[in-house]
Amino acid sequence: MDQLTAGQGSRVKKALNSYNFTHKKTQYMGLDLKPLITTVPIKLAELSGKVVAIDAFNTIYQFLSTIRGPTGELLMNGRGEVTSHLSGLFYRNINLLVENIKPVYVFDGKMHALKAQEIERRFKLKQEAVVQYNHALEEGRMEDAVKYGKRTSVLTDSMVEESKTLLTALGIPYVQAPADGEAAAAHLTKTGAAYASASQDYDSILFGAKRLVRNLAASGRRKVPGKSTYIDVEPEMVEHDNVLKETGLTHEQLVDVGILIGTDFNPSGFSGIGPKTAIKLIKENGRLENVDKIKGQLAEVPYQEIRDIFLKPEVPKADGVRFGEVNRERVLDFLCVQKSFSTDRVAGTLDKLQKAQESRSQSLEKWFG
DNA sequence: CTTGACTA
DNA sequence: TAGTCAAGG
Repeated sequence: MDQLTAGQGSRVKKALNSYNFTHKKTQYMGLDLKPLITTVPIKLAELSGKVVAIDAFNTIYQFLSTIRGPTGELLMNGRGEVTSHLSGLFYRNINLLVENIKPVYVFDGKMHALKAQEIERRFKLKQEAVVQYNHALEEGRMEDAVKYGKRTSVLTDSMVEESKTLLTALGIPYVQAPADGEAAAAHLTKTGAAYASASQDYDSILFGAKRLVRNLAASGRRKVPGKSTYIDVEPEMVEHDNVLKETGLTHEQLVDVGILIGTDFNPSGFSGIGPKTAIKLIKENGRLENVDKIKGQLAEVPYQEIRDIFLKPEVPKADGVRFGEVNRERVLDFLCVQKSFSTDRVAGTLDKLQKAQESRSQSLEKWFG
């Protein structure tokens, strides 16, 4: 698994090549478009000057599951307040700003009723993980503790508020989505307010995002937990136009393919149908209603409603986003005074950004000054 | 995840 | 300079 990352070989890769060896449809793990689409590795620098709409929940959740101590516990200050999300957001955003990338965070709004089942499933998985985590801790199996700890992450309201506070202090705008955050992020790319949407999930593509950036981060190599091997995890881009071109599908058909594979709104998908069969069936039959072999199952799925979720999503009304300056005092007060971050580290990191921004404005003055 | 100190 | 690894809070 995961040998399909770039670093050696061709710049453009087809995940499809390694699909047969790596992929099994065991349980729902998010919309699985990966085997059907081409991703292009990109450098962070290629996004310089661009606005990127970032799925906030997706990103914060990622931080909560990866930024942990040696026994799998979250990072916390002396008062027991979780700081993993703030650490991740702070350093990640500084790196983006150093690259002159303009992040806009998009926060999820109200959840669609059809998603409740999937959320419930994830909640149960977390409860199981908590049990396994405690078990592993008691028995001193630290590698297991770390593994299960990652799966216990819960994003709380206060984490959301704190994240917004930090973003504001950094001069980074955020958008409150009326419904699905992915839908709102996709919308921003359609209106031109954003160049791309950034998320680990492929949903943005079904929501019609022009571009999806995955693995939006600075680091290149990442250690495989437990083993002494490394994999390349570099940012990669999926272009909506390319997806349609290469699959030969319309956007509406792509949504149908997604529904066959399984989305958050029908997580079990259709039995016996994986990405490859799904695309074949839609190409041959045009649309869900015409696929004879799924007639029975289709009657049980609110497919028209799911289509509408993707094709006619509820999106934010005003899509103007305003970028601000870094408010050094506020960042230092919030992170260091309130959350007990090291003042030296935070100040040093802010200095690094300031240097980068100053040198950029100086190089501009050479041309225009 | 990201940094920063340390080693080869 | 690149690679490794512990620590961050």
